[in-house]
Amino acid sequence: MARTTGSHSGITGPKIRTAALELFAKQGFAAVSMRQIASEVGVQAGALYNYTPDKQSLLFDLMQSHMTELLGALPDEDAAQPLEMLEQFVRFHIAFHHERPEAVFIAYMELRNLTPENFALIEDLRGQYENRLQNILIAGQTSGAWNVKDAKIATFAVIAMLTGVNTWFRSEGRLSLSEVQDQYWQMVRSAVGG
Amino acid sequence: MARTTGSHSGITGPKIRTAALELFAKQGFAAVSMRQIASEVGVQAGALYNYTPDKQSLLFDLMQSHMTELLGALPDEDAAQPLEMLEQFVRFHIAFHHERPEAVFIAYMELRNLTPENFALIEDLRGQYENRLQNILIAGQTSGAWNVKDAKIATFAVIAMLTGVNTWFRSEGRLSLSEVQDQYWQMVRSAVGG
DNA sequence: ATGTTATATGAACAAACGTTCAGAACCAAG
DNA sequence: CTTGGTTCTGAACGTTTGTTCATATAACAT
Repeated sequence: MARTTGSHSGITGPKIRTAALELFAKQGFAAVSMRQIASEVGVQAGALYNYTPDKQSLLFDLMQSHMTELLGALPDEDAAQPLEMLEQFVRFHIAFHHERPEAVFIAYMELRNLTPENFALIEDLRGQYENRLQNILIAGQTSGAWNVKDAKIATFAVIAMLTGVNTWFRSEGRLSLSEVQDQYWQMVRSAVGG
Repeated sequence: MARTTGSHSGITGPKIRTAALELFAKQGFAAVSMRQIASEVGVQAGALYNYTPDKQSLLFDLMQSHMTELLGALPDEDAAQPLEMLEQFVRFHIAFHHERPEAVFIAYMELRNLTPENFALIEDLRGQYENRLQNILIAGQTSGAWNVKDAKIATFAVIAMLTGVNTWFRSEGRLSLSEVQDQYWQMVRSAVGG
């Protein structure tokens, strides 16, 4: 049943974010209209503007939330030996990204639809995340746990490799998530020469 | 000087493809208008329809050309030992993708803007490319040149890792292309246990 | 019950969209 | 100089876009 005019709800805000997340991921930011999002929520387009100042902010909020959650969920940095920290990072990255395919997709694909200011903010958050891995790689290099020529390159290589899991892995497939984690961990470990 | 009405040219077609490639890569297919492409070429929007039946075909043609060139440029399969073939693939992938950043970007990001039929065609070409790497990995596994648990996973991992180079590498930076190729080859070789 | 506040509608806006087409402008061939 | 075939312009089409706003409704506090 369509929502009647004037009804309170308190759940419209989250519903808008969910609908926007799914639609942006499936069709792309530019290809999704405000009316499409509204229709998914069961509301008229004008009502969206009680929750977001404009379409751009809706995109930015989704991306910022994702990056903030990602950084917040990251395991503690100096809890263990480099090799354990690297393994932790690999398993965490795969699992966390697997749980939110839409947000991950948007965070990678819709950067060009952000205003320059918003783009800079998101890029900063992404840089913080990459730095966490880079610091681990440097720590292991210093301690002799492994041997990488260039920590910066290794960081990019590992993150690209891990994020790629989302393009093919489905939990209904022939492999379980932990099998995938095992194999990627083995490849990463070998790649850094550990 | 703006092109005057009625002038022949024979170069408008290629110019349209170039303009579309650059604009699609920079702003995304859905965010680029036919008028924008036309203006880049120096022509009115209607003139584009002498060269493409519609916007969708323009995108598809660009993607198909890219994938076909990619497959055509791939080094011969059974020319050498597995280890040499793998190294050849790694260096080729990095170099080829580095030369066409826009086409690569579009081929990865605009799949969802293809019609189902066009999507299937492009996915088939991509599958052929991935198979070439997978066959190499299987060959090396069989010959004992290296040791990978799952050739399919390793294929995805290697391609994701290599394609990631395009997101950060710039030839004006501190590293040369061949240094990057060297380091990625070392990581790939280690990752497969070779 | 009454008044206030939050939340929705639904119509409206100008601008931009992809695409079509009649006619103008130009080139090459005879 | 004429004819025929391309290539382009410029206007038009029906739709859709993001966003605004007066108005209506429902819930909550008193």
